[in-house]
Amino acid sequence: MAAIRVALVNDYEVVVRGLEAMLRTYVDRIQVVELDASRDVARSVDIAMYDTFAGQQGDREEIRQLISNPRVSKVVVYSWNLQPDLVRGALHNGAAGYLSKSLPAGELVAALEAVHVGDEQVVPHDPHPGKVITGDWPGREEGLTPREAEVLALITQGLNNQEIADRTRLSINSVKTYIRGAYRRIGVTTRTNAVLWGVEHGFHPDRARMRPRE
Amino acid sequence: MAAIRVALVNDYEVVVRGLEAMLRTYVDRIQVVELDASRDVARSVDIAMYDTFAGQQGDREEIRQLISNPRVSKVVVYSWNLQPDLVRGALHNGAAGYLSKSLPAGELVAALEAVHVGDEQVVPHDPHPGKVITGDWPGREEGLTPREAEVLALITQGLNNQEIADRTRLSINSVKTYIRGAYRRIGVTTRTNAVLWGVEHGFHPDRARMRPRE
DNA sequence: CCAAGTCTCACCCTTCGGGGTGAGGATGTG
DNA sequence: CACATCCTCACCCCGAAGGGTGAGACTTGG
Repeated sequence: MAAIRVALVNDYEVVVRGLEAMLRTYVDRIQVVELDASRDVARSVDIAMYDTFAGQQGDREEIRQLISNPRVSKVVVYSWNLQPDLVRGALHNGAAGYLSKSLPAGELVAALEAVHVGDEQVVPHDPHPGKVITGDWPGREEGLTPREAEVLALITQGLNNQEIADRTRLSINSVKTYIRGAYRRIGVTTRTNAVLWGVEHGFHPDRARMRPRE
Repeated sequence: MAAIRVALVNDYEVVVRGLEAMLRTYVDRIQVVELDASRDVARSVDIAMYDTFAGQQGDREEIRQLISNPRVSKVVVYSWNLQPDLVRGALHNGAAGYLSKSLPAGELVAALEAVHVGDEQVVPHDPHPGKVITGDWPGREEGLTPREAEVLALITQGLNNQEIADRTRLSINSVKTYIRGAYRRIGVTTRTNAVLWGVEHGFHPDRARMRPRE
């Protein structure tokens, strides 16, 4: 059987590197062909792994968009956050599975294969139940609210305020409000320094991405 | 003999990591007590290693300032660029030595010790003569001029235009001119994306710096 | 010598970012 | 319930960033 082609959408360097390392020994079964945080999936893939950012509302819409993408066969959510209502919501919106980031490599590969061949929705049980609820998203320790962390992450990806507003479906005024709050908490006053803070705290997506092998 | 205390001033992550690794096996003879790109030397050191940025004019002044710093006993230049006039200029301005970045660890340590104990100016011969002239500074391949690369590096360190002007002793208008040029060449239109470009191309100094051991 | 490129600076203009304030609604905790 | 904390948005203001143009001085290579 040919290897399953997987894209990782919307994630941070920490995760990207981890996934890359985890799947390196399974290249014959899984190929991560695209890693990109800022753009859509460009080449056709069997499964798109979507990283929901701290379970924001905007995710629902993004998941739907991914599913309607003709280049994507199936979409799974790949997240730390396993709260039941989030899982239900994602599956209800058409996700083919909901995979925990705490899954070891073997189980992750198995789950992806199950998603690929089967019609059932795949939700492996959490190997560390109740363990990863805290430390949910980068910046939690600094007291960033989920929204603040989200806009910070988007800033670290190089978006301007209007683009952030579009992406999050917020008004630009709200975006500014969150940015102000985030700056106060992380102790910066300029966007430049916010970006640097983000880079140093794992918000930086892998832009120098893996070159896909055809 | 107590270990020589060394500070590395004004350098990029690539170099910082390299130096750290190189000197790790010589901790009993050399201690790198401070690594910082943006600030002055804070604690007293025996030798400050100064990285001249592509041999800019501003360097002369900065070297003089370092030498006049009461917390710094001696200053050496640590650079890829070994052009004779630059070496002469640095030594003339009071540098106690001019060390090539292509020096292997052993010779580097020896050179630093020679600087520390002796009165002579130490200029080890280049182990790779004529080899490292190109690839001089990050961004050379992209066609950035030295000045453009310099302001980009300062942007990547979080400075605003006025601070860059102060640091480089340029007018703020010139700074803006170089920034425009740099943006054009690297293909960005915002400071945020310039910072991200810089981070991905080795301009990012080690801000999470080594904690000095007393 | 001329052309190209760089370095330096000034002036103008527009947009964007950053900060302050106020305010309503939702949610959750003592 | 009262209080705190978010989330959301609007309005105003100012300074910084970004972009265009022009121009003189200097260096270097053909």
